[in-house]
Amino acid sequence: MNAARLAEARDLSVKLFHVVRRMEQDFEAVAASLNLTPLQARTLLDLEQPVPMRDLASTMSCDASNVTGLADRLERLGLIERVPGADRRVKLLSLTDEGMALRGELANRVAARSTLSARLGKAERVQLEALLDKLLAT
Amino acid sequence: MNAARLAEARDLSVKLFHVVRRMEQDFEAVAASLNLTPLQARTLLDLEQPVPMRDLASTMSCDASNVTGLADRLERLGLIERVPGADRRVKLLSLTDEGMALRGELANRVAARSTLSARLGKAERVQLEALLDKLLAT
DNA sequence: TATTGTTATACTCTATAACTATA
DNA sequence: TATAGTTATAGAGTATAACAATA
Repeated sequence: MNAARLAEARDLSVKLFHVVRRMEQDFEAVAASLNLTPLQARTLLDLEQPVPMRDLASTMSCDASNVTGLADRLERLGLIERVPGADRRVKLLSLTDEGMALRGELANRVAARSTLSARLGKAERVQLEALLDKLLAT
Repeated sequence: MNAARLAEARDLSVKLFHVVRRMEQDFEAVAASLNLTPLQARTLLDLEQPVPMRDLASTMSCDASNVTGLADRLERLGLIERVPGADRRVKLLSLTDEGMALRGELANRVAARSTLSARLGKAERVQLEALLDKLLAT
């Protein structure tokens, strides 16, 4: 019976979307507590080392044109700098000292509020990761 | 060690977001194959029975003002009708025959392409649901 | 007074295309 | 010629506020 299969698949999908939605809201709240938008916060976490703007666009799966404005705002906040790369077309985004300090605080708050580690034990997280890997296998 | 905890939580979060992103893309592709936007497709699936516009906004967690335009487009496509409710302030969105047929086809294609049921066996889906329930518990 | 649906409007996120400077 | 970053712009999706009809 096809309707039943759909209903079951939908049920599971809806729950999955809810979980992700909740995680996004948690992350948003943590970011806001440091006066950052979610996108800015995500960028700080991605900048453990200096990264070419193009690469950042690709790890965030967005168009390169979006990175310009994002970098502008973070630069204006004094959190990052554009530093020239070996190839002079390339600019690397690099955390300032202030940016690094903020990144550390952000990481602490994210870890402290993580729904995943708060609600699931180690064994369950391993189980979840196995399922996700299976879903992501090409 | 805090950095390690963060790294692990982030790793799992990133995978979870990737899975959801892939599911969204799959759904988007199915919707597009029937000339629907993802939002329109989702609405059709939500309209198994006639639903007040206000209720639809709440199940889609969006503002009520957005439902007007959504309903306009689906009505122009001949897929739904606005029917008056007992309370004459209320309008119910109700599938037309054409809308019902399209909803059926949509459901088939969603079920056929579901990453969740294609890649996970019954036991694994049960396992996943248990984990999601735990993450969603209030 | 409060609520439903509507309208006008604005803000965010994202993508496309044309431009510049390098390669 | 191809690529990195920039700029201008346009399209979704979503939210707020004011309004008419109804409760």
